[in-house]
Amino acid sequence: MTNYTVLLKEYNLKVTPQRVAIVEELYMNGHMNIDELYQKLLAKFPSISLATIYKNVNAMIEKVFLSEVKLPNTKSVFELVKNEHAHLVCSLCGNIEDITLNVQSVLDEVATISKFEIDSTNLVLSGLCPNCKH
Amino acid sequence: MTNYTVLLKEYNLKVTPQRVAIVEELYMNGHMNIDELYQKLLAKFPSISLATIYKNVNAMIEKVFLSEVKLPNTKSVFELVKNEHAHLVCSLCGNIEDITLNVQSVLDEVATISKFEIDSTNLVLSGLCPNCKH
DNA sequence: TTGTGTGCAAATTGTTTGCATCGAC
DNA sequence: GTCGATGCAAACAATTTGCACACAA
Repeated sequence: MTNYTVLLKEYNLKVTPQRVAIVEELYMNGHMNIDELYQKLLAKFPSISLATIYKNVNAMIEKVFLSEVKLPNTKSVFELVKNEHAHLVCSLCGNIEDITLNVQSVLDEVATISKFEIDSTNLVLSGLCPNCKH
Repeated sequence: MTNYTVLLKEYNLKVTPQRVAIVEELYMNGHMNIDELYQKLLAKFPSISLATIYKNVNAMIEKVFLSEVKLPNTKSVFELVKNEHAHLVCSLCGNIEDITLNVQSVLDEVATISKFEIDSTNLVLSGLCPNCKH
């Protein structure tokens, strides 16, 4: 039984080859949009349907196993849920990197200025990645 | 000549009543999604087309006069471009508040950990607004 | 007068749904 | 054997385009 199989079971999702492949791809690539996922899975399952991708992605989001990352100027990507982190996006090549940041000072600042009770932080930083700086 | 007219001219956008109304609505309401804008403009221009809303919003984004704010779990909203700020979103009532935060410490942290050169920050904080806390 | 904006309809793109069949458990 | 997943086609939703006419400059 592979790791991916175990993961799916833990989240109460039935284990199908298509689902295993989705998890595998996301695990390998970190972030993928719907089309990228579809293209990758097509290679393994020539008759897979886009609808299957959508249904599974939505099911996994429902179980809080995947999350959607909405990015400026481009399509959303999906990733396996892990500890909270920010995203660095290269505005040139589109490369996305996860980064764990301490945002406590910012949250403290919010608390002093506003009466909102924050429970989730969504931070996307755009710029140039090391490669594209040149 | 109204303020909105001057604003449009400054951004090299021809002044039409529809455009003035879009700017006026966004100025009044702060953030609106496409449907809200459409509904509001329909009241003033009974034969306005959704296509006109889209074309104008896109033209204004092109001129960096409007910006799109992508939110978790809901449709994007649009706002007039102003100084950089974060968004507080109430996950219950959907209310959106602008807040100017000092994120320099976070950017410094990024600089020490990563080689990305950040030029734009996109921060959406979700939680309960003062009203919905009760 | 010239060129751009508007409104309509159609086209395109993105996502969801219904249903018969298949496969996980 | 049962129930949920898959794949297909159709439906639905969101956005864009083409074009004739109207209007801003």
